Amino acid sequence: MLKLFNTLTGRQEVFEPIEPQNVRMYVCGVTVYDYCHIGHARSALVFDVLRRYLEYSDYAVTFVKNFTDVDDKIIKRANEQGVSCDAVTAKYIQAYHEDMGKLGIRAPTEEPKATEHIADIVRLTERLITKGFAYVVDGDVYFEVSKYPDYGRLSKRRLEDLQAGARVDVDERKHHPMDFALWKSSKPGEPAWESPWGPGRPGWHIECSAMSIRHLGDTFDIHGGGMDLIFPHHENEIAQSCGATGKEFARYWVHNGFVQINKEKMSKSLGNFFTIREIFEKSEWSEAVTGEVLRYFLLSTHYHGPLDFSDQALKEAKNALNGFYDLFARLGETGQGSPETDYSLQFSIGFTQEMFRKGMNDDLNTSVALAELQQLKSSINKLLGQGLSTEARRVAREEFRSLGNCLGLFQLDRWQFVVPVSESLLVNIDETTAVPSTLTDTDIELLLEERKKARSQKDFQRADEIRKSLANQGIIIEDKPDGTARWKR
RNA sequence: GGCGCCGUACCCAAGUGGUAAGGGAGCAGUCUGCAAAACUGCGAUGCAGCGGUUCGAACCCGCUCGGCGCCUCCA
Repeated sequence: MLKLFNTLTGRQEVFEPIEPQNVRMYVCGVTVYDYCHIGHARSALVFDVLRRYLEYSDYAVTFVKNFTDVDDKIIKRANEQGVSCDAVTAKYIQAYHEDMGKLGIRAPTEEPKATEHIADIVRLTERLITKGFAYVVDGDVYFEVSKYPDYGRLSKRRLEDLQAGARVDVDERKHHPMDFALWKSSKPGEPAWESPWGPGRPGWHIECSAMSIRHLGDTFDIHGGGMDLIFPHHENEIAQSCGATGKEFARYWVHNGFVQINKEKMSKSLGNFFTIREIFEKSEWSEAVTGEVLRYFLLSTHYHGPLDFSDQALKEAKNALNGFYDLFARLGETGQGSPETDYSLQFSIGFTQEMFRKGMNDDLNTSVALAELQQLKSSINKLLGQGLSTEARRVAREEFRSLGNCLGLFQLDRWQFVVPVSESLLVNIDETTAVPSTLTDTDIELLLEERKKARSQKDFQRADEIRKSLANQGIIIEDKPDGTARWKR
């Protein structure tokens, strides 16, 4: 039974979807005016894992993640670059898809855009005016927070407390300083749509209400996003949606913690952020490996807490992953087993499945889930020492694929961590890092054949020469007891 | 001023009342022509500090110290 920490109630709760077999989930995506940083990656990954785990637990999942493609920052960026807003959003939506693809984040069921839901937004705004939750001033429409008694329920704030700390200039036309825009009249040159209140564009929060209701219905199961969205974004979404429909909105509110640099929040204003593509470009590892390392790193901590990003942390994740893929290489080889080891393997797998689920069920505790997979790795390494049949090895590898799939890990056929030559031509590699190998797999096999001969003739000098020259190109040889060798880049 | 989070070994990190998971790094050993991998062993008598509750506390309560977040666009 999955338990999730619900921001709305401040407690862990047993997750029960409205429809027994189908989960409806909405996650706030990004405003597309710039490249995504690791903080965005974490958020996307957390909900990707939640979705994967729900599917592993036999639910069908309808997963909606939006793009905010109309916003002040987009307009500003378009003006700076002297291009249209559409050009800006198209560019960064494509970049988003590329980045998420490299991270192995699966595409949502739907990826609605705000600009494609203007009619829904206008209708929703009209409903709020009709119901007395909103008022019109000079072509702008504002939501009146004092008309919504539960305002502050999600973020655990009272209106009075909010006022005390308000750091924004108060717009005199608003009835209350915390009232927020549903519809903004447009200035010349800004994107605009016709509306009953004149040409304008949606406010900051209404789009998510409109899109989630459109794609998931008035009431749905899970609404997610980063911690910083709790207030005001999600608070306002609740006010708008519940105000308009009179029904419950999302039932479980899930928020992920921040990625930090030296214990400080990663953010644009502090200038201490790393974009996802920057990490891939600077990485000395292949793209697939870098993606998986990033995933492993981001999942090493529980999603709710802060997570400090550093080079060292990435290396530790990489080293931890090496152990798994070294094991997988051995599991790919043939071997002899026994009824005893087969039984032990089955037992270990069963135990791991149970503990893995227990960890994941506990508010998606990926640290525990990873620890259980480490234990299984260790058990299987021991069994390998005693002998495991080819079939047992296949079963073991499949289990890692299956459990790993919940986390998006362990799906690679080969752990090729040195950048192969074809990729290195496209990537700007730091001169000081390992020289990429120009050898093809066949070249390597031939050299290994020669080395095998040399070894059998006790020509260890020649054997070591070959090992050394391969090592210089980032290729590591591991001798097996039968005289053959396995290798990895 | 209001709301909230965090402080566990060299590093990362679980554990929220029953006597400290896991990983990385390190050291020692087994195996090996060498190497790598793997395996074995070592590693916090203690969980920021001080008090309190309890048969029993890293976990509950209080205070103190230190770090951070939100209240403004932000994953």
